[in-house]
Amino acid sequence: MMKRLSNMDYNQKRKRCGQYMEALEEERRKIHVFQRELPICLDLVTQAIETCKRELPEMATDNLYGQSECSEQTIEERRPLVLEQFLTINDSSISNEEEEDEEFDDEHGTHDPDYDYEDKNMKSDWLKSVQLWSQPDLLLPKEERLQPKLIETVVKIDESMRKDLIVNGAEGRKREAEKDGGRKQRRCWSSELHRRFLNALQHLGGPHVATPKQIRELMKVDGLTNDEVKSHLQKYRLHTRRPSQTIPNNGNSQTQHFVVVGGLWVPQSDYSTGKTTGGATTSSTTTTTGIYGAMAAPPPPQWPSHSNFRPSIIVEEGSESHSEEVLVRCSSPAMSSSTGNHYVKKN
DNA sequence: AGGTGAATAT
DNA sequence: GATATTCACC
Repeated sequence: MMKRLSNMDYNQKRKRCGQYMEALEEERRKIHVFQRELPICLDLVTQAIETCKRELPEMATDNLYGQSECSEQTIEERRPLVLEQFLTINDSSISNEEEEDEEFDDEHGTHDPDYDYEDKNMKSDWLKSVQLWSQPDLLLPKEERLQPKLIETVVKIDESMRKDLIVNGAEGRKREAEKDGGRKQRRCWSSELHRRFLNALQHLGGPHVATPKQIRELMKVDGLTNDEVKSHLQKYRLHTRRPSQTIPNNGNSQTQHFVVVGGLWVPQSDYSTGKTTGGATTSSTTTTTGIYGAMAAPPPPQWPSHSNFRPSIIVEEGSESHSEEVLVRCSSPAMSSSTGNHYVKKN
């Protein structure tokens, strides 16, 4: 009897540990994205996982007497130790990234572990540039990410990242502005920034329903102002609606069935290419898009080459429409009205 | 707060 | 010269 009990107990513990490990690995996947910036962090989590794995089997013998313990402690101790450090530095951009990515990833629903992993891996691309908007002269030598091995280095990075954030963040801009005679310095919409913008747009139901404020909040970019978002949105809308019927529309001039994805125009190929398996997961976000769902404008023939608005904004090649996989939201004549080629001067 | 046109920087 | 971004106003 007792044996049975302890067995169950053990099994439970084991199970728990297993779950914990899963969580850890999940964590690792997330962090993997930051492998450049947080090499040590990644390393430590990895170590923790390994330790855990190592100890898990041992438990079989240990546990009978020692009970619990498992490697939880080990890990618990480690993680905070490491993560906390990073958490503090990630005050704005990084931590937000994670949050956001989580959110969005969840929505994609398609959870092919492998794909997921790769996807995240790709993201490390943009992460190479922690600064969301580039200010070349102020960029710090990011070259100090040569796989440091001592905690000291972590601190070093910590500092440089801080600077980065400050410099690129609101403060930096402010200073710049003053120096510049008052006029704000142009915000450079890096592809990453724009990606966030698009993501926010998706979540809000498209460029015509999303408001600058909402977008800004969703983007969670520190230092970004409503005005900036507003103007970007405006530009986006303008580009987006180009009625230049250069639409590969299969001659369905009457029933303009645009492929409107989350209010974002997306090449048919993209949306039909499936992989959107769980694509229709955007569910919740559907907000009231119903009516406006179709508002998304006709496909922008092509964004100016040097603009973020190119349909190919996605720097991460191969990731396909990774930021665009969304629900296909109908299409209807409604758009013609909301998309009116030219707004009539109201006044 | 959002939309728009003018002004201005790149 | 064209465009993107910011400003100023409704």
